[in-house]
Amino acid sequence: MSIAPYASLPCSRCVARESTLCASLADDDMHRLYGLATGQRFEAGGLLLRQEGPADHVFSLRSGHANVFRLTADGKRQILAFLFPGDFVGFTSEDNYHYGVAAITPVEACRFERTRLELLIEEFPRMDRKLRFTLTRAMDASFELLFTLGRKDALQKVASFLWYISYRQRKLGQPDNPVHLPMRRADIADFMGLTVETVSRALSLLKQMKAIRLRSAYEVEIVDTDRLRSLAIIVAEPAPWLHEDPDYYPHKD
Amino acid sequence: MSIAPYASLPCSRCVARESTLCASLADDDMHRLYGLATGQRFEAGGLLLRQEGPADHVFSLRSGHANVFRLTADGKRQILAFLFPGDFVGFTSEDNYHYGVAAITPVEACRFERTRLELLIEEFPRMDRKLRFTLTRAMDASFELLFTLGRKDALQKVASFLWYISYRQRKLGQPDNPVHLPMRRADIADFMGLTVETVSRALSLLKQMKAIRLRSAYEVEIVDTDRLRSLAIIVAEPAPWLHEDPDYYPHKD
DNA sequence: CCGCCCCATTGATGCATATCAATCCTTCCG
DNA sequence: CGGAAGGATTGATATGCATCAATGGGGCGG
Repeated sequence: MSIAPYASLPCSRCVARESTLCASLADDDMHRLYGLATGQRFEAGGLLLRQEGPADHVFSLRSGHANVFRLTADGKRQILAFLFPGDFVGFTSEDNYHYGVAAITPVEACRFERTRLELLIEEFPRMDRKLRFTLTRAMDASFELLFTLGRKDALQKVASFLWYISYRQRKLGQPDNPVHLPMRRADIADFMGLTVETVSRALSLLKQMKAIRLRSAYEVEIVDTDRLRSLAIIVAEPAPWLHEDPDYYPHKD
Repeated sequence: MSIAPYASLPCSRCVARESTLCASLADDDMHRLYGLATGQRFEAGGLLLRQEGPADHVFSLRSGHANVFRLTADGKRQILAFLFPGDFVGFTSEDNYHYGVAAITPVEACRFERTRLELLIEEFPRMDRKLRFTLTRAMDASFELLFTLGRKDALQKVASFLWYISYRQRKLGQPDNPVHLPMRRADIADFMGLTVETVSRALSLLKQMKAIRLRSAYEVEIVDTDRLRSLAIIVAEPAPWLHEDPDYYPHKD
């Protein structure tokens, strides 16, 4: 066989290898995906995807952080997601992206042409499954955020945000306690449906409550984990539907 | 062949045949999916899925309407989605559902055991693709809702809601103009992150603006389509990134 | 057909967060 | 090292929506 041995591919040492797109292929087939990839580098502020632009590419993040956002003519912005190394972005059912993606720190990413990627998926149907699982996780996360936006107050929102970033760090194999924020206050505000001032005040309040300590504006130490969690995680109804008519949910036939 | 001919299956006359799960199989294989289905009927208020219950089933709606919700111990509720005939629900990446699903009108649905369904999908990988597409659409819708919750005011939220229901009716081949609301005000409120009173006030205001007319509490006639749309649809930045450094988005290599 | 009950509507008030405005702090560059 | 600029914080005020409270109306059962 004259194909490149897996170990010689950059993919074999890439953080994203274990996640999403790239994890959907076996080592021996990896060169096929690598063949479609265009490596790209973005400065902070650089645009990976243009809102309203043709939806013809997909990105996989190798390093750095980005945000997915929606911007309106009257200057309102909603950040829909933060992207970490290993995340991918760009699949949509529309012809044009209804969101943009911007780097918030320097970013390295692999870009794939959607049409060519779809052909590869056609060839390796396993990729479909992996993508389905990832999208299912994304939906779960999205539901979580919907609840946060719809039903939490400012303090709970900011606590949830810190809790989330801490969680993302842990998932990347990093320590979860000093929380490092790659984004500025305006990004946090636009993610949580708040204003910069409110985010700042909530952080000050958390500090005053001795739940956190601010080493710098971008470095948060969680001091009182229980306190922060109880603000971030609103527990579900503990004994739901106890009096519900069992006929309504015939769990077994 | 001794298998049931497609035309003899109820599926051949089911509204859900053309959507999601059921559309992912060819006529000739349909009996396989049908074999896994348990037909179920729910009264208004009945529970299809129990929040925090084991995530072992998936539902496909044949008729009626349902909502997907998250309920907390302190009585807050966020409705995450409304379900219409043809929709499916129940895929999650968690072991337990982090949401419940309740019928808001009488519902007929097909229930599938997840493990058995996954085995069938294994056998027909095409289903994976179809599910991926559907989940991608769900993500797009979810992004839309995130923007609405994070950045629209009460009037815009309610206008968006009416616009959305109107759209759903059209997609089901029904007229989109007299908007029929199967849910009560509390459901609308919990969907849009508002209270019942605010929803009611917003509807009254829309009425006063002559954008809509209320034939009854559950029957809304759209009178001024442009007015309603301009409230519901916040236009995207028209000429985005015009001054952006082109190096940031090297669209062509 | 009446009356009750649930839900929607409308009104009055309070509060959380947005908005407007003024420092403060950090970083970067001369 | 000094000064400017962008971002964060803090303060003062305004406002939109929640909350509390009362009234209205439609549907269902007696």
